[in-house]
Amino acid sequence: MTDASPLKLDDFLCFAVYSAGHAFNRLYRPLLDRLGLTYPQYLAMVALWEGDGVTVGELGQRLGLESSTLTPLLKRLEAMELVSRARDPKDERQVRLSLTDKGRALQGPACTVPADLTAASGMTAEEYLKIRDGLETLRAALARADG
Amino acid sequence: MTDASPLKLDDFLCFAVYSAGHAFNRLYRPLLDRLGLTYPQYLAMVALWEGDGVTVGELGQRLGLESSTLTPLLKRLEAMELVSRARDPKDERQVRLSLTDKGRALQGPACTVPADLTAASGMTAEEYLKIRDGLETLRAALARADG
DNA sequence: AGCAATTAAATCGTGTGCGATATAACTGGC
DNA sequence: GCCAGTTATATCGCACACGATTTAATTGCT
Repeated sequence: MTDASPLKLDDFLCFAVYSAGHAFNRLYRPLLDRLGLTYPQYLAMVALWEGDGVTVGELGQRLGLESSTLTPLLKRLEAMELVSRARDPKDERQVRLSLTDKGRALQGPACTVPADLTAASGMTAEEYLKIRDGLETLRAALARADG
Repeated sequence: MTDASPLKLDDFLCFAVYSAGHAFNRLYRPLLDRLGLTYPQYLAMVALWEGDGVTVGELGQRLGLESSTLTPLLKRLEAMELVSRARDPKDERQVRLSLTDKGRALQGPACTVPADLTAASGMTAEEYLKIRDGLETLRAALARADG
């Protein structure tokens, strides 16, 4: 053995996840630039297109983000007039999120993005699903270990 | 169909990668706190334990990071006296990175971290490898689409 | 040799991310 | 009804992460 290092970067599953995340980010960026969104903003919009009227906490749970990350992000979406934020009258601690007309209108142009991207990657639907399900298993295992 | 949204967050491979990355981060944090390193700093150290004397650019290529990210990170590692940075006399544009004795000494305590983590996740080596290889395929496909 | 083009790091501005803390609103026990 | 404890966001400080730009060094063309 010429290499004495017991830690090899390429053996790390965490590094594979980390690198794939960067690769997605780089590929998404030019497509999202046209929508005027960043990658996390895009994911937040996707979650809201699935169903708005949720609280900041519920959206955070969905996306796996803290209020310290979401609050500034949502304020930017509000400044862009895509989302509106309002205290819930039933419980003034909570802030409920709704899509504006402009926010809803963005869903059309945004629809083609994931298909464009998977097409560009040249991966088959089968490969795609296998990796996605593997990652979901992984995420669940890590979350269990954390809990 | 009761759901009209054509974009479902859970269908997104990119979201699965994004979430798994967060999950790793959360699980690594308490283990790395003991070493005084952040997660990206840890990956940089792993790369340097594999072989130091490389330039900032070479390390960036290995990790998939730009100099604008690496330079401040490396300055922090230098401030912790784990790494030293020196202009290459053969080409003064380049900065070569070497581990200090303290940096090399950290490899011992760091060794157990990945094993601790995979053990905690409760995943088998087989599952682990399957996901890692799938991700590497994915990363390569995305990089090809980007290039 | 001399100057334009290229290359390697560093710097700057913006936008995540998180832990710790603060603030404001609700809930329970009495 | 009041006060202690809890809960939901927001704020703050720090550390990535990148694109655009800058600075300094090298290369290449003539």
